[in-house]
Amino acid sequence: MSVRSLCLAILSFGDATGYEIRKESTEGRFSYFEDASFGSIYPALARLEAEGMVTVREEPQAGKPARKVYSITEAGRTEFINSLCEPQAADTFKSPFLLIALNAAQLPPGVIRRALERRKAQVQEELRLLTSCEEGQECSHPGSSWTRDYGLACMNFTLAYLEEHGDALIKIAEDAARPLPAAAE
Amino acid sequence: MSVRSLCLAILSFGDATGYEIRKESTEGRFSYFEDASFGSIYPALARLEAEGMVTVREEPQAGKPARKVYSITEAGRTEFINSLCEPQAADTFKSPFLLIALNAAQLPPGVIRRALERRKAQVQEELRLLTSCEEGQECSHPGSSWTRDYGLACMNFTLAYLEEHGDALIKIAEDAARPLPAAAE
DNA sequence: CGTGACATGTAACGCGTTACATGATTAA
DNA sequence: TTAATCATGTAACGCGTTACATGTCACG
Repeated sequence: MSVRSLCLAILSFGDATGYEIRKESTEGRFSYFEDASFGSIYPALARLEAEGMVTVREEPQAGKPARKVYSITEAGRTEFINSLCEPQAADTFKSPFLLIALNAAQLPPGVIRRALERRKAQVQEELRLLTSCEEGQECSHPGSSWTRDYGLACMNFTLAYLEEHGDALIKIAEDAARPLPAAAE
Repeated sequence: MSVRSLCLAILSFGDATGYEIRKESTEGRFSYFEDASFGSIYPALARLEAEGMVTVREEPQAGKPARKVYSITEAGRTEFINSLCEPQAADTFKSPFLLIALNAAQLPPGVIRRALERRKAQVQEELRLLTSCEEGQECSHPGSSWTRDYGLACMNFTLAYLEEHGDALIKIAEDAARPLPAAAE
């Protein structure tokens, strides 16, 4: 999915500025789909406006540059919905953590421990994010709840698995670190 | 993770040709880390050779171009292990499927059904891949088993969740498709 | 007889990231 | 006072993809 579609997706849930879109795409609910940086969002927004997919309204602020609040138009909404109807790319999961796990026997136990802790912290953070959006805002939206529950279930499962089987992974590294266990008479 | 590291990672598990590396990175065990195409793999391999991280041995074949089998060197192995020791990027999950789920109420039920079936098929395929590697080859490697079991557990959970809650998602789309249910007296 | 797997490689192109440019306000 | 948050935007650069170029063999 391109940054263009990401902008349309986020704006279909409500008006936003470029700055806010970036936040949602890196930290918020939309981090599941794509994370984009300013350098791609601002040009994409400008292009979408030129094409009539969004409109802008400028809100001047003292000191800061004016907030440019974007709204999706009917044309934009139509394009977005249509794009969802045609076949999507497959889901992907990229895990530097699993690469470390795969090579556990070749790595110092400390590295494994840190990687495990880091991964757990990441999952907990995502969990926190998911539950925090439960209370606030416009989360009464039906698709939102389903998606949130799905994410919650997967994250909880992952966390439990890591908690239960993490030690086994550390043990792999520890066993390999002592290269001559048979020599221990 | 760059294509460079991917090549090193795969070669650290055994010799391979560029063609095989590409297969492993798109279909095989290493699809968790990065998927690369020929256009990036061949140049990366050439560079790695120039830097002494890998060596090549050419195996001429009748008709086909000679297989160029790459082996990792000590220097390459060291670089790879060192790269794993320093902080890695966070794991990412990108899901076009969840974007469809999020917008279930705005989409035709048929689209939701297809997306669900597609996602389930994908998970089943990954499951099949994971179990097939269980039997064959050099999977007695300890990190491999842990990683495989982790993948298996997550995929099984995901599949079960989709099977159990998929209907609820379809219902969201169906309910929204009939826009005036209150009018049904 | 055509499609797909095997097998390597280059060149053009696109997309997105990083770094830069600017600047006020607020919390530690 | 120093870092972080808010706020927009551009330009250079890197990395990877897509398409091209070439050719054999096996299977249906």
